[in-house]
Amino acid sequence: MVGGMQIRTPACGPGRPGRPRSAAADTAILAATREALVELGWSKLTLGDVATRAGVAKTTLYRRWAGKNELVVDAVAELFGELELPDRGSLAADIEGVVLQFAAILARPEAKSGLMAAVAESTRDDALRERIRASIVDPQKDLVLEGRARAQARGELPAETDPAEAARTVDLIFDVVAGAVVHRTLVSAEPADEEWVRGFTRVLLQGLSPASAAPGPSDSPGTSDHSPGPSGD
Amino acid sequence: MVGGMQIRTPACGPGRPGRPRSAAADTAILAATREALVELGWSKLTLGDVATRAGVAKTTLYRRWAGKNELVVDAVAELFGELELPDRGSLAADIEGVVLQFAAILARPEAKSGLMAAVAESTRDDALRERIRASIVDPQKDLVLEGRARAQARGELPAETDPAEAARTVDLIFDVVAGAVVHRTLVSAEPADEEWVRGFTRVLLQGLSPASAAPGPSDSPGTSDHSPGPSGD
Amino acid sequence: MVGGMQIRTPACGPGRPGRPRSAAADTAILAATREALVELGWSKLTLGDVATRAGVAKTTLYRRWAGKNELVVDAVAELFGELELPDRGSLAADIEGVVLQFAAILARPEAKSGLMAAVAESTRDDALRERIRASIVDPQKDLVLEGRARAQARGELPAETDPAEAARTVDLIFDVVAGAVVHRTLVSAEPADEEWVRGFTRVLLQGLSPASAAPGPSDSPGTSDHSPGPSGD
Amino acid sequence: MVGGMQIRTPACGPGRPGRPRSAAADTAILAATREALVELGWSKLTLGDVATRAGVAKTTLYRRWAGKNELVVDAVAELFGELELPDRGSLAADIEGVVLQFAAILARPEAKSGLMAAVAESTRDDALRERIRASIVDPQKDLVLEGRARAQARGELPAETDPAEAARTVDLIFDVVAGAVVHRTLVSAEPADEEWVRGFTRVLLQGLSPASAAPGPSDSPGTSDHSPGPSGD
DNA sequence: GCTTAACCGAGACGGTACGTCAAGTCTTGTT
DNA sequence: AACAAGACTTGACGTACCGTCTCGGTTAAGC
Repeated sequence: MVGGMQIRTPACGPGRPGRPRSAAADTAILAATREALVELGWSKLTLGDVATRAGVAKTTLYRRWAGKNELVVDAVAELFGELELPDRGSLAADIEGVVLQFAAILARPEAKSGLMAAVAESTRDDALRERIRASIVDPQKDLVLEGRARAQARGELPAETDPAEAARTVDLIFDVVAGAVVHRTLVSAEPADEEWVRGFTRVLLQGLSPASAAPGPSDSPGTSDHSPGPSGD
Repeated sequence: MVGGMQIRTPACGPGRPGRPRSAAADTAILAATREALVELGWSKLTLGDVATRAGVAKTTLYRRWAGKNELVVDAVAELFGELELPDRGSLAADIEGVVLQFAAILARPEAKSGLMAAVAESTRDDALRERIRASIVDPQKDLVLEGRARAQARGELPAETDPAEAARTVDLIFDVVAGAVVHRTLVSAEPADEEWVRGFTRVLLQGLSPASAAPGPSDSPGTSDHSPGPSGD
Repeated sequence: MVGGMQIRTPACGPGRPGRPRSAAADTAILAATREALVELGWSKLTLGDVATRAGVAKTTLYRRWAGKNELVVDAVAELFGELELPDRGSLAADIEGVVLQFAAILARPEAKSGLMAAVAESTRDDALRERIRASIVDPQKDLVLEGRARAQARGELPAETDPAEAARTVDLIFDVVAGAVVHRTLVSAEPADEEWVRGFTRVLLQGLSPASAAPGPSDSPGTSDHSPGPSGD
Repeated sequence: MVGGMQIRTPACGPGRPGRPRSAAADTAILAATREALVELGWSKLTLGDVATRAGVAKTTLYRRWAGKNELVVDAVAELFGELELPDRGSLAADIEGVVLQFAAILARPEAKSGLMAAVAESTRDDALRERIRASIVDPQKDLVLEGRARAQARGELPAETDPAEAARTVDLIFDVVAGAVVHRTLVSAEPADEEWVRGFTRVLLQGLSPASAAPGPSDSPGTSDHSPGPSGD
């Protein structure tokens, strides 16, 4: 599922003595966590309540997760596991597609409440940040890598020459894409809908400068002369 | 200072009878809040501890703020009040300057811990989101507006024709800039230093597409949509 | 009330700042403790339940008592505070009277459950033993002293000459009297009723040996140390 | 050993199917129980800890005893099994001897902690009281009976005429003796040493009244005229 | 200079959730 | 069938903070 979920993997081998852990409990607990996130939000979510919802004892919960943070990260990570990168034929379309998927997940209240709170906590908890990275961030970054490879195969992007520079750029792209969607959704509290995603993709690919104002995908090509372009600051 | 800070302005007129509130208390409380944020982080910050640090009774604190969320927002808002937009001569330089300032503030632990947690809470509290917007977000957005006006005066950007479209674009830019810095700082947990800011500004102004890969923002490419260029991921 | 009840007497002076403790809470808590002892016994008594019964928060309870042991000792001590030593005209009658009172208190289930458990705990807790001594044992021992003084005034007992020896004897008497009643009530689980108390008093005053088997305590035997008599087992 | 120890005797016949119970386990468990009583006392003794000390699974423990109470009673009963009544030549000497033995056992921490707690629990648990009676109390009472028979054979005590009255007297003696030692040891927390036992035996045999003030075993006989005797209340 | 109303500190109050622990049961695989 | 191991449910533990309240004692402004 997520990996590294257990507070400490107790020698998970099958020949281990004693009663094995209930596999159904994990599923029920994570589902209950998401349900509680929707109803109560992060700050009012309590582990006792999650345990009750999951039909599980509180101790079972503490046996498997170190605390609220770790539990919520795992619960939210399952949401982001749904992200895919279907081939839509062009870099712009691929970006729009995956950004819309990301935005759709982030629009769900359990993701909103849980993810940002976990990130906030991770500023003071290196292990938590690593957990978030491993179970949520890195899989997303893999999509960026896949999209770049696809665009390079299509000839839309050049093959990178300097691997270190390439890695830096991927990180940059990822921060811009994910950050913009998150900020739009959480801080501005406006939907990252198709129209916004089109505008965002245009800026991402072509930038703000009028010099680079090629017609966006929603414009009718050839009329770019009198379209003002993505003006801004 | 921040505005709307008090939980309910108790008929703030100067001729009001009774002992006036201690102005020093506000200052001490907000400073103590930031101090506690640095030492403890959001989740372990308690109002009782803040009151003790500020040399103030807990009731004094509750008399002025509705709760932890509101208090922290006000404490963090003072940090962002330092943001300015000095004229550095070009749009790119202005952007780099303000983004670096923003990144410097966000690098401080009290901002990291406090801001994201407050944003997470605001997903379930409209009043809190409005407070964040009024005291933190809108002043920042004003900087974007100011920068755009300055760039238009310099001729770097065209004057907008459609005010609604212009507003949408400002919002988009703001989400991209703020979101990228926040994501870089908090999620990727890497410093948004000068090198990163340069790369980010280039992407923001010119985009990823090789089409826009001209060396300067005033350059007029358009020669080839598919010729490989230096930028891109 | 009992003395030393509070976990730490918080400078009980009247001019002390802050909200004063509710005096009614103490009364309600101790009554609730006895009620719970009757219904549940020591081992199933929980502080949370006592708090609920008393209409008081659990924290209020912990603020005033260090734990279950101390609380129960104070609750039981109030029962033994009822003991008196009315003058019934003779040493034997005085003894019978006070022993019957003691037995009546010890017959109550809250005393049975609570006292012995507290004593058992006190074998590993010096502070608890001291508390028991101060609030339960010493007041009872004072009755023994008073009874002896009264008997000496009546001429039934000679005035003591060696104070140390006198103190040892008082301790011995007390252990015999209290121990016998406790053992009868708790271990043998038989009522210490009037008949038993008469028999016990006779043994206490005259002993088992036939030599002392004269009808009244003022009788002067001494004829033979070893001649068999009517009493004895 | 103790009798009725098993929670349910599982058809103890030798031809019984399945793996037989480990005989060593019982010994190890009871010894571990006493060890834990010494180290932790009753209230902090846990069955899991006992199982660990005994090198036995918790389930093995529950298979044989119903709970903590029963286990501790059996563990303590083994201590009191050591009691004997050697013939010391006189009733007084016999009493002193057995009381000293009893006091020595009761001075051991595992007896102190365990016995009184079990007695306290037995006030609300008839089966437990019966178990205590059968395995601890009745064997002790048998010693009283034996001592009386011996004293009667010596002529120190008359033969009883009314069997019911005789039984009542034995019970009384037993409550007085055991109760006094227990109270001395646990409540007064003073050692029931030889000196105390001499004083106690004198009171038991001769009573408090000066009329019956024969010289005690530690007194020099013949000087009883000016010795005040066992004064007290 | 005397009210008077609102402030302030201290701290007890009824609650809620925490994270831990023990009791006692159940499920494995092994002896 | 008893055993060791250990996961399970249940529920109490004692702690920490919550947000409210009740005190006694300060300040100022305004009469």
